Amino acid sequence: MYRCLATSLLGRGVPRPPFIPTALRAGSGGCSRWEEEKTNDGVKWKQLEHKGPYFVPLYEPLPDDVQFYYDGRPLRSSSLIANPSPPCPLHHVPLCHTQPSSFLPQEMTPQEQEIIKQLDKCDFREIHKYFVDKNEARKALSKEEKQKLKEEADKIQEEYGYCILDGHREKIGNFKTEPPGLFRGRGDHPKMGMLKKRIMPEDVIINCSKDSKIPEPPVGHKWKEVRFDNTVTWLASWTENIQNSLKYIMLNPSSKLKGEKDWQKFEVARKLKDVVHKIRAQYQADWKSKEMKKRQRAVALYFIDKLALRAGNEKEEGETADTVGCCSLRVEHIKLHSKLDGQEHVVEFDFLGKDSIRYYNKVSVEKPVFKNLQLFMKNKDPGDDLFDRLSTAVLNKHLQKLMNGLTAKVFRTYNASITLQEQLKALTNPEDSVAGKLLSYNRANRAVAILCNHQRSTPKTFEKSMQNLQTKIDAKKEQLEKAQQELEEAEDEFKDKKDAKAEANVQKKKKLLERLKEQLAKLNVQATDKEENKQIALGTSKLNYLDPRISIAWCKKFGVPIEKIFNKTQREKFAWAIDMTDEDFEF
DNA sequence: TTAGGGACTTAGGAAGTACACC
DNA sequence: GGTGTACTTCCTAAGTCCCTAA
Repeated sequence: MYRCLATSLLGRGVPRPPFIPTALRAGSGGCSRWEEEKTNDGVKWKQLEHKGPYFVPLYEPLPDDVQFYYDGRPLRSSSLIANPSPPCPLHHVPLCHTQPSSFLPQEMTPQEQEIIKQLDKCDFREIHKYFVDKNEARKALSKEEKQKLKEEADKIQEEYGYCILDGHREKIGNFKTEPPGLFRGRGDHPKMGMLKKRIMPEDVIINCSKDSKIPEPPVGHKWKEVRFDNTVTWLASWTENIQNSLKYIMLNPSSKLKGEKDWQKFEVARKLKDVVHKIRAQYQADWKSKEMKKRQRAVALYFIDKLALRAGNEKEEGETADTVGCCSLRVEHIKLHSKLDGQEHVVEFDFLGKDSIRYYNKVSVEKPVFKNLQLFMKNKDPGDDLFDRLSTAVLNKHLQKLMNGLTAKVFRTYNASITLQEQLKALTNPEDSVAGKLLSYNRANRAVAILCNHQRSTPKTFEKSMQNLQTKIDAKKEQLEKAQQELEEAEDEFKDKKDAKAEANVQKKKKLLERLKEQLAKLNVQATDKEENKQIALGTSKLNYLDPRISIAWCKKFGVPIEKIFNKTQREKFAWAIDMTDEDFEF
């Protein structure tokens, strides 16, 4: 039996993407047809071959004169020095497949645990200095030495960084195992400082094709398991010891497999465009439902839609930092103001979201939403769940009924992309220079980043570089004034002499003045862009939420080179969109 | 219905590199 | 060529969401 895979994925009438791997195609002509693959998401592959993960070296012997002190006394602790004695002879050979178990970091012995009890009595300064110096020495290497290191890294990339998937050579995203070290985590993480252990071949599961060359484990070691599962996309996996969760080696975003999934994601979001008005009408009606559960669902969905909040799954307490999303909001995370700053029914949000990034926002909401929130908060403690009758599973089950493939996450993708499209329409002036158009693009991008709360810390050098830019602007203004004066003088001279030489001089001065004006405008644009962008990260939305076809169509329509908005990596990731998009594309 | 596991996407910071300017 | 800055890549944590079993 044959069928069109893309059609089955997205329903009838949806165009097939241009990047379905040719190996999946069977038959010829017309709508490509290929053998039926029983899979939920269409990612089943036929042949997968790779080299296995590259094991990352990190621990190394410290010189004997680098000392650790406890309570003021030198202590040669094997665990803290992490130094197998005598120094591991294999330190200087490539470690990809040669790591001996003696290279494992040692942990404190029971005797050491008896001595070392308080962190504030530990003095790591010598060890710290040793690594700082080493880092400096690495930076100070000659050009040739650096080139040699790069060549070595390229060689490893070439050997381990690719796999063969369905006959295509594809780049792997993360082909290295994660090195051991101290776990930091983000925000106030309860597991901060725990030892993240070295990954050994015995921890690693290899996934490849039965008939492919199975990767060789390092000498003297064996893999935990070799399996042949063609319904998943990972090439290798292991379980990490901090959260006891799985880690994967997967393909690079430029691969066909990831590109196809990306395309599917945006097609689902585009489908939402057709039904979103209906969904909004329904959740507005549900604000007045007799069932508390429905009301909570309707208000939560309103927040997800209007404010682009994340779904907010439940998390295991004590395992991760205390962060929340929409469904896991607690009473303490919102304040209600009947009136605030001239607005009615204002909800003040203040909570830590993903990566412990603060979400702070004051939003005027519809009266029924406000009343419902009052109701949900009644007789509850600050630490109680705001939506106590709701979970992400309940919400997503409901959304699935409204539209096939719809989940809370889709609203973020949809609202981000539609915002970009609308903002580009509103802000772009066809008469602008490319620099001016790019400012409009960045502003549209910024509107999305603000909506999605994509923040970054202000760059350390921000104030200084802003000052430098201002100095440049001032200098340019001075030049401009001078040029203006010179032009006036040239014009006076021309009035007197009326000769060709004087006329040519006027033209020359005019040109100079124009050029300086342009340069000043460019600098001003740069300064505005910089200031507005200080604490906002544009990359995340560009990479994950904005349908690249919107940006590509905009570039084509307004004559802006695609390279100005997508760098090389982004162009590789969005190759599928660059191929298929013309200037008329509408999200 | 819920908990836990599994597979995948999304996220910001650090490190590395390129480039402009002097 | 040196230096400061911006851009790019790497890294891996932290989410989402689906599935299965009890």
